[in-house]
Amino acid sequence: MNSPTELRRSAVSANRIVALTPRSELASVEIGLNAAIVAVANNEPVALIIRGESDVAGATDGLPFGPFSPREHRTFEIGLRDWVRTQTGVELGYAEQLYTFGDRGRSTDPGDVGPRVVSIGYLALTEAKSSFELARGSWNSWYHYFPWEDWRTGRPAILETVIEPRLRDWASRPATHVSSTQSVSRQERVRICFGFDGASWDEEKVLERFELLYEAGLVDEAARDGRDSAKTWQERPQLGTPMRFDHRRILATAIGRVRAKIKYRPVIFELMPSEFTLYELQRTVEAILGPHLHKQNFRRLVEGAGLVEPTGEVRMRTGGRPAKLFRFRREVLLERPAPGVRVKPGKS
Amino acid sequence: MNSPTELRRSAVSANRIVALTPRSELASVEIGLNAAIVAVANNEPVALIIRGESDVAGATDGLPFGPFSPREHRTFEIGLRDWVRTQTGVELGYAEQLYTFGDRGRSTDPGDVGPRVVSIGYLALTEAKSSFELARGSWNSWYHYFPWEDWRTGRPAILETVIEPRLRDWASRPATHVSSTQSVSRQERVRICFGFDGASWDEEKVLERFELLYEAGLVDEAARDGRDSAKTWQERPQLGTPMRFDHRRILATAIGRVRAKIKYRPVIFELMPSEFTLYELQRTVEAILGPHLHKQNFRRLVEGAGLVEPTGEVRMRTGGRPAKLFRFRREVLLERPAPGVRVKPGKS
DNA sequence: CCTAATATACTCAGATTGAGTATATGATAC
DNA sequence: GTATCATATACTCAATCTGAGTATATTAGG
Repeated sequence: MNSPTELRRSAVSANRIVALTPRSELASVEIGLNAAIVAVANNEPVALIIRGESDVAGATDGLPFGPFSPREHRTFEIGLRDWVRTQTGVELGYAEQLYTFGDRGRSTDPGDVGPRVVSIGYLALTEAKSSFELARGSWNSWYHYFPWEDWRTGRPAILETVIEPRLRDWASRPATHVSSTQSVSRQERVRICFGFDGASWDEEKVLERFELLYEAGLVDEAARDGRDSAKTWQERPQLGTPMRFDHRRILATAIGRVRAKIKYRPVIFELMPSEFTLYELQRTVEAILGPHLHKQNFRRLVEGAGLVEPTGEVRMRTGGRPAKLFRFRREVLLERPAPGVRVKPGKS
Repeated sequence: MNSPTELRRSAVSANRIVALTPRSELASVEIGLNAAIVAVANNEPVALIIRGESDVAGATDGLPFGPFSPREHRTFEIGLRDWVRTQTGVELGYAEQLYTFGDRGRSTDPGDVGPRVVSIGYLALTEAKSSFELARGSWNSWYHYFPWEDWRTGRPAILETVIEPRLRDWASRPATHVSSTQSVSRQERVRICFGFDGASWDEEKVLERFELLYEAGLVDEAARDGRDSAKTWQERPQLGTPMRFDHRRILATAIGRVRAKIKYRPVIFELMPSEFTLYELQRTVEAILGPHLHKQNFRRLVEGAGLVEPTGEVRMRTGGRPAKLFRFRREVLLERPAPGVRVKPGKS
């Protein structure tokens, strides 16, 4: 009944519509660029953290950020690189936009008045080597802020001891605001996000887990922003180190994105030196993803996918047989539509 | 050498850093919310298009958009839903943020002065049924704007006849600005994006293809924004219908995102009525992705993944044997970490 | 009731994957 | 210098998944 021709006709009938939004109606806000700069140092995934003065809740850690100045910078990314360079001395390599955050009630301002700050979050990946020539800031393990995400030595105890009981308690209470978009129950969200009751742990759901803890008032940021559940809760345990503004949320988004992205884009090599052994590569992947991978299959995977090529040299003193050195095989970008380390969690 | 302890110590030494960005330094811009509202009507993927007055280059079509007003709306999404409702009468269901665009030189303003408009693009999916109660706007096929993306009847001729020769010509000329981030040659980018010389066609690279055509000055928007190549090119063919502002770029982002997302999230069901046959589902997937899928395997896939369940009823008058009706099986969300229609392009 | 058209079921070979065993080789202790 | 250790690398094998096909069921229409 709705043929393309008819579609076209109804398009014509809507012809009278003119410009919908006169410029003057647009409300003005300020834009902040935030960078989650990620590296892996000694098998520890780290992010570049800036210390600032503590906010109302005592949080001092934050991501590098700066204002976006339309006058100076042609694009967000140029602005971001500029800012990071001057602030930290780090020259960004790979960078991608993550998300634009603009919720009210997430800034430190109590009132609703005044211009709103909108945060555009970026993810940047860099090799850890440049780590210690930092002008400002330091590389901190990201599991410092998200201890429940660290599965490198098995399921983190904090899940059992703290998170599970608290979240179950929260889930058993009725939601205060009935959100129309929220079709799944609290119980089910908790189960899916945190892998309780035999549900599987999805290492990519970093943001969902953080948001859930936030909603449940279990992270300090929630208390600062004055969420109900946070107020009524007296002895709230500290789940990870809090960050200023909504930076922990941005970092959570970044971690989730990296974890997803290395599976279909060869971004893992942004974190590696130019030459590496396959086991070093595996350890880096594991630092990002968490669980241990099957060594032999990992090798088969990356070699078979044409992601790497041997340099011809070997690394001695590995504690055993010398390991061949490899480099990233750039040509893979031209051969496969979505090259990445397509790993699934497995055994060691 | 870089132990976690050392990491911690260098963090302490950076302690003196205070708030990096006084509020007053943030430059002010205006935020526009843009929605790519996608549906599938009669196996044709469509987007909700608003006609406005033509811009300098004669483009009239655009996406619904409106200003983000911090005073009125707690979140971007609430603001967006509000705007779309009042403008078009459509009540949005599923919506997700796509990307925030802020390049200079992409607005219709020639100068650099004045507040910049930053566009936050959203993707919304809706069932086609509500299509023709539109207050404003119309549903137009998205292939109207991207004819080279329509592979439903084989490789589009426009690729051979127009795009390939033009792009090869452009690629053979040296790049004017040497971008540091651009490590791949023009030739290789063209090859990968458009699948020339035996490279495979990746249906998700919609934005990359559009950006390449833009860079090469082959879409009208490029001429409007005054790109070199566009100026020097005399008889530029019109590749798809141009759109106002940077809306075609936002729509390209949306198409790429939907195409990627249906593979790992059950968002395809946002586009379907509550009951459907498996073939109707397949046709909808094909409308989004392009190439035809193997019918028997498609059935095995969606049933095997537990994405659907039979309602017990059948649809008669299909032109042959009656087809069982199915509905989306919501429980799949609770069972699998990333449920989606994991199809790969195949034969019919 | 025969034919066309579609829906659904079943088959099968090849590729991929998870998980294991076997072998190679430098470092180190004695 | 050689036995032992630790790691790297190679190979195996069954289970599963995937692409692609053939076969059968069921309606509509003459």
